[in-house]
Amino acid sequence: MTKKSKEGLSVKKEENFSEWFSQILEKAELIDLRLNMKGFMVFRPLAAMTIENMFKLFEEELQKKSHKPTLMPLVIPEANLKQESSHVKGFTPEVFWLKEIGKEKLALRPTSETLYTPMFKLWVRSYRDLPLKLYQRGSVFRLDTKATRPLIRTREIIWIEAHDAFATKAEAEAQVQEDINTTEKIMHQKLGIPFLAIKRPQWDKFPGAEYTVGSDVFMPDGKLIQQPSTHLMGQKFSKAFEAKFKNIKGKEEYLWTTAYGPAMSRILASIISTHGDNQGLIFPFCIAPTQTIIIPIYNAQNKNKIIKESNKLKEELNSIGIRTEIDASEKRPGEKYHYWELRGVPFRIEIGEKELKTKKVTLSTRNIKEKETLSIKKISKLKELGIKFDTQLKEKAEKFMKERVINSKTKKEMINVIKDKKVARVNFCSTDKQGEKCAEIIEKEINAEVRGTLANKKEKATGKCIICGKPAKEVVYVGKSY
RNA sequence: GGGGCUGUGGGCCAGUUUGGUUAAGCUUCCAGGUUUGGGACUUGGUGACCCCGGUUCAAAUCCGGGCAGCCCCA
Repeated sequence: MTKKSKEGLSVKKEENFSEWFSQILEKAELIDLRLNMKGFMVFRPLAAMTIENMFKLFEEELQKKSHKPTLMPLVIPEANLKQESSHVKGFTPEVFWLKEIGKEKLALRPTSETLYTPMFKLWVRSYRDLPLKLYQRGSVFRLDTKATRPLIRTREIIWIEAHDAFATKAEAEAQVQEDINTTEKIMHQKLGIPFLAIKRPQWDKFPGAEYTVGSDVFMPDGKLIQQPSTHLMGQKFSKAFEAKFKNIKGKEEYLWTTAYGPAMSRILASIISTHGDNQGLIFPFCIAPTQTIIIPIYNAQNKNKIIKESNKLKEELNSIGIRTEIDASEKRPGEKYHYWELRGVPFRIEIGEKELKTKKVTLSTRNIKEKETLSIKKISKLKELGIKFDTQLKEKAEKFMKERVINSKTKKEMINVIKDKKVARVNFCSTDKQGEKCAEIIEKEINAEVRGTLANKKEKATGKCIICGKPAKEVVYVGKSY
């Protein structure tokens, strides 16, 4: 059963996560790094199809929440990019510049506020045009100076960015909460990745934002990875671009804007590492490119008959919306099992002589070991089983996260929590400027980060700051991160 | 940001210390045969020294630079 494989994974997830992650990317044929460009990669069909399915989930949800799609240029004129001062400071060191064209240099867009805001200025005249909620899917480019890692830290980010404009600050802040809800609905409820919605400290916000809310997700090695973030831009960009509207009294005001950015490539990294096991990938049923694989088991005599039955079953499953394929290759069944398990297919159906006689197929579910039988008549039950499958993945991930957030009352306790590869929940002086020094101490001494405060729930601090001893204003989460 | 290690067929790797014959092995792949209920066996075949420059009669091997990857520290 656990015979050492030739093409399977040669390390265990819990023993050497980073090697496990590299192997799974290559061996499951998700991505290929052999174009040898730092920070860039080739997405192979399995990854591309999964990402496409994730795009659909997010876009459907955004559209439900009144967003409309747009497509913006891949390039930004230098003048636009430099319009908002803190944005310039934050992003220009990371810009890929294109050769001067005419008078102007062009940047490969690192994010698109400086494309959307000038268009808001043209599209919005009065409060009646608001709110304006737009998004695009596509790539942005950031010349990351740190070490890059496949899917996790890349120079090309494949994502959706939503850019919204409102008449009031209250509506913009409500949008930030709506974005958190979108992350909850898709990333957590659908894809089974739980997260902490965390308002970042002032020193760690998006360049140009009033504040930033990130979603922190646990990796198996205990480090946090930031998943979709949402930003209250306030009036910073609208002021920089003179994007105004007339209010109900006819008076001109600046727009209030927000931005939300779920990165598909990064979320894929979390899906792989959260759900995967030592056999390989486990994709949630809702996004698995192949949801069910049929393995016909035959010999020279009964081959035609069994393939025919397999095809019939495949047609039936496809007709009820279950993405199904048949592996009719000449490999032996055992090899096929390993192959499709490595690639994360939720359900496997075996059909051979036995199944034809009993009119029941053998069903194997990717996340459990026992096989069961399922009457061919009741094959549509797979739909419910798929939902159950996703629920199981989600619950397992939730348990993992819950066990990893630990209250710490003293600095010593916090140090131990971090050493134990967990996240410490501590009382802290402040996430405004005054607290930055305490955060720097934590970073220097413990090599961990103050991630921020919960954004969707008020937590009352008690007692003193864990570092400086001044009265604590906030409860913050401290952990290592990618 | 600082330091270290590595780069050989599609994948894993031997050979590099001490430069010298036809660059070995496993796996994949291709063709044939026997097989097919948890990674089959067999015969034959294809396929490689990261890039640029230097040293030398001679470079996978030594030197410099580039590119890429991995690890450790901040």
